[in-house]
Amino acid sequence: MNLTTKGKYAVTASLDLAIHNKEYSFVAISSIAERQSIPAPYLEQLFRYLRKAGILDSLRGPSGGYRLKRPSSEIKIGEIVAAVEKRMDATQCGGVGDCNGGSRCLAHNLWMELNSEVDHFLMNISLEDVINNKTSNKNKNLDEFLIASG
Amino acid sequence: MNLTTKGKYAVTASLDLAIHNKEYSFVAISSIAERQSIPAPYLEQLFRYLRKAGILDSLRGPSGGYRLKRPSSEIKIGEIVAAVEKRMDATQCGGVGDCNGGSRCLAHNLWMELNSEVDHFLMNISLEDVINNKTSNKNKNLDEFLIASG
DNA sequence: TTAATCTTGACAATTTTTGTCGGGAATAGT
DNA sequence: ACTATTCCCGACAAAAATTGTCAAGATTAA
Repeated sequence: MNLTTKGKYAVTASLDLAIHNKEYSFVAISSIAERQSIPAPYLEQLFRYLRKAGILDSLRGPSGGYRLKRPSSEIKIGEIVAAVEKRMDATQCGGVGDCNGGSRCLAHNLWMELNSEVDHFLMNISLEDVINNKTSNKNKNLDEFLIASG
Repeated sequence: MNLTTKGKYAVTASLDLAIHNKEYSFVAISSIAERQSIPAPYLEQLFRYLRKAGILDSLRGPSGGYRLKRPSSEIKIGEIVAAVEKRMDATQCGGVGDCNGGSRCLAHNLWMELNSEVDHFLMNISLEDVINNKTSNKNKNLDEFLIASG
């Protein structure tokens, strides 16, 4: 499992776009990079992935830039991370189950469950949620449940 | 956040030890390495960390080897991972909050929550649980809760 | 005494991450 | 049409982390 600055930069920059999304205008990479302390050429590279993944829209030329392709409530953090990180998968085998000489390693099910936990977390929270500082529904439910059950 | 083969090897090898723990005897690295398809000298290196962390016991000489220092029910997966991985922390700033030029980046709270999710998962499941293919209580409760609530 | 095994520190190969750079293509404004 | 701005693309490079390997030493059981 991997969550590097790549994924974090991508999410932070997307949040920046979400904040400036009300006017529905394009925002230049250079201004995002400056606000969020991200190396501009690197961010440029990351935005390519996000565009290919259907998360961002772009326009070239003066007053061009990037913007979200969908409402910020409909873009999940998990999409963004998946678009730039090679594998958030915790298993060695990619879930196939050949992690120990053709068969499953002793920890196979454990990592599959961890995958599931992280996936649910990231796929149930949108850019809008993060901006409004809301946890995902799943996690809110869990918190309430844990409180209720002592 | 990082979960590499280092952590996975450490957990798998510990599970192997847990399985052979009934006799409470020492198990040689070479036999663990062979069974679990782990390079022996590398595993040796990882076991140093686990010994320093108070998770394993060792004995040199013939019929020597390693064994768990505590019952497998009292060793959490999270301990093992923490002993060998540099940072399972998802934040850039180590939780301090200086991730964007002295103040918090837009995603700071998000990564703090993800940390919390993963930590809870890994610290609520023991070697014994994994061997018995049991999810942690927290997750079992969550599953039941989600099923009950539709 | 001997063979087995851990112990330690250093080193090396590989892979991944984190960028950088130069030139090209499109676009808006003039 | 010209120009400045900005995205677009591919390749390259530096740095860091991961994944090992090795040799020499210390301890222990038989």
